[in-house]
Amino acid sequence: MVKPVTPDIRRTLTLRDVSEASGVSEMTVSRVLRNRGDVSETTRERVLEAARRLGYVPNKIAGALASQRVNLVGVIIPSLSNMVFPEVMTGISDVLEDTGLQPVVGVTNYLPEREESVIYEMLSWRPSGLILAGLEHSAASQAMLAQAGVPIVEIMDIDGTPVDSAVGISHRRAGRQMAETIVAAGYRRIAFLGTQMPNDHRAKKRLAGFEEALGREGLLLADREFYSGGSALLKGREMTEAVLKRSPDVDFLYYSNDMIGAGGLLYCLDQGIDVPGRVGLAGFNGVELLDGLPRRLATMDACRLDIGRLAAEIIAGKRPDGIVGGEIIELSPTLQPGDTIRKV
Amino acid sequence: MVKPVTPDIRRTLTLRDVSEASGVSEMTVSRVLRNRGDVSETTRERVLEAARRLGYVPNKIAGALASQRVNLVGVIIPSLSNMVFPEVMTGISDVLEDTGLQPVVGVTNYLPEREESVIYEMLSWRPSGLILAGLEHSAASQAMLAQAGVPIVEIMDIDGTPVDSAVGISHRRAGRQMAETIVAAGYRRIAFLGTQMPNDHRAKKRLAGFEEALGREGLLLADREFYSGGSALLKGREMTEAVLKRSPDVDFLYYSNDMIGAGGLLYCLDQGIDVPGRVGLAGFNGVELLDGLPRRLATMDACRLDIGRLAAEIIAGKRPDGIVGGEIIELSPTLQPGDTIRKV
DNA sequence: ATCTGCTATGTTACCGCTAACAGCCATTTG
DNA sequence: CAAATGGCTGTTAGCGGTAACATAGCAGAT
Repeated sequence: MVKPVTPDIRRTLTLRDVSEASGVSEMTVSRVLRNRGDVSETTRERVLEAARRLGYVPNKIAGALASQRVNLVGVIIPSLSNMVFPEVMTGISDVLEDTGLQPVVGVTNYLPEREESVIYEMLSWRPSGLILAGLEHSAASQAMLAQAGVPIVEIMDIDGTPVDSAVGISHRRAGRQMAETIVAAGYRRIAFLGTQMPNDHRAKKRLAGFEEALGREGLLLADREFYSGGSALLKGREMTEAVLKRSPDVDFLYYSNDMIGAGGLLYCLDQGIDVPGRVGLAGFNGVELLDGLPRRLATMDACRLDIGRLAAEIIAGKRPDGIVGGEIIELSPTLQPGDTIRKV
Repeated sequence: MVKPVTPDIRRTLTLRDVSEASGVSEMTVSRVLRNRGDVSETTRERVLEAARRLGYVPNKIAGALASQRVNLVGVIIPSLSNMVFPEVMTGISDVLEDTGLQPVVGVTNYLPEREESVIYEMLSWRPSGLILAGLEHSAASQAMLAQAGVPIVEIMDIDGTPVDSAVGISHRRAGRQMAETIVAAGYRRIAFLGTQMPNDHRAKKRLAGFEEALGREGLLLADREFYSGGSALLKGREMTEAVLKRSPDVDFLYYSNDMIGAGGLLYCLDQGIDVPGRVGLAGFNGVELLDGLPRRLATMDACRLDIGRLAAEIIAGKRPDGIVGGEIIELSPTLQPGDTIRKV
């Protein structure tokens, strides 16, 4: 009862083709291909054989419309070239892998209006959930998220009010903690070097926390320098040179990320500057790159893998004890002192 | 004629809701929201106002099924943490941005069976096109791609036979060219350091081309070292140390990528080894990171941005003069000699 | 022999939207 | 003034699947 394949006229195949080729109803084919419901072993094999032979690929568009179920999870991040988001993605993929859910990535380039349109686009595919970086969104974005009717997880940051769930660290606290460590190590003339990104709220919060903790010790930032665009490593060098020339008495450089910190470290070593004696250095993120540097930059791990994992677990409904939504998970970043802060 | 909104019972909204709220047919609403067909200015505004007020987000699943058009382009790459693919993505996004097409990323981790399932998954969403890295795929993957009935662009590599179109460089030739340059500069005891990845076909082709060109000069690789996993920068250091200890007479180190090359460079500088006098170094890719290093590593730009751009143009039907498919575009990587090869 | 309960398969009615076409009205045209 | 035109809006029939229910066998219980 096996109809011959006619490979000449190339319409795209449907369930009906497989159904005719295998001599059972479309419904039965559908059941076989989804492993759902009882199908006898013989028909199952006949159907699978026919599907394979024809090269049938199910149409998820139609399936999703009919079943009102979409196995996609939207992931909205500011940038891919950041080193930090690929690792978050890894955590997400790890967890989703065995749930049948699939991540779909959208990139905003730190632009709120881009974010808005990416959210709109994503929601128009009716995904099973949305993971997005940050707690700061435009009013329109907030409204869409609140209306979406699917789990929303805001990641990276927890200093604020999430729409639904949140997983991240307190960047404010991270900044404070770093400041306390630096001051405890005896540094007093401290400069900040960071990105000139009006929409990098997390870097801003770290700086705010940092200055707050300095303030408690009666200190002010001795200098500050911002950059935008270009190679982070190179910019780190340039900014470091600029700051050290402008403020020769500075004894600590706090960088908003590890890449520019690494550039600063390389610059100091090149110049024969005593690190951490003459100046101390610290970055943020705990990127793998640092392992290969001549000296280990002090940094703070942002728990990126765990953030990804936990966010995915929330979407996948894998959180323990039937926690449903509106969960806020604060992770504790660990400070890695490395070799660029004086030992007390 | 504006019906009141009932925000209490949260069904997900459909065209019908907007239609009722604005007093026109669903079809007219659809036309307004897609900017298609003639609609009077007054109804257009009334509809838009209602849609905004309700917070309506169209259901693309239904739209795609009805119109048989999907504005998604699948992009399948081996890894996100590679530095190289984010840049390809940037090129793709740049071009797709103003075409209404949207990239959807899938990651294979260099596993053919993962690739197979990602291709299947992607095709089941009936995208407008597929961009995927490399020319080597399983038989099943090849079959699916050939059947897909949409433009397929294989990127990065052109040493082989594409299913449809291809955009990339010849890695074999890139390897040859680097070997010729190195030999011309007077180096004779040359070692290769690379990743232990059975499925990184492009690195393999570079090495093959490299050895071929060495062979023509009557040379053989003096040593070789492979690694897998871990921080590439750190591994670069370790491998370099291992090779230089094992084969002290080696005078050139060719790395399969810039990250391990950068690690090697840092190691040599640490050890006070004369670069490029005592040993020369070269990597591959032209990553931005190198700009910040104390010395510029010799490398070869892989044209990643252009590859992304051209691939997207093929999918978007933007290629000049009505070229339709089956196009093979070979780009020429430029050799950047940097400061780690002796000047002749 | 009839009834029950199960397994394996088929039938029907959508899912939410859009292509294609049909209709209506106000203008313009011959 | 009837017919043609063109701008705007509505109606109908799917797109390719799946949920829910219906049905056909068939074994074992009564």
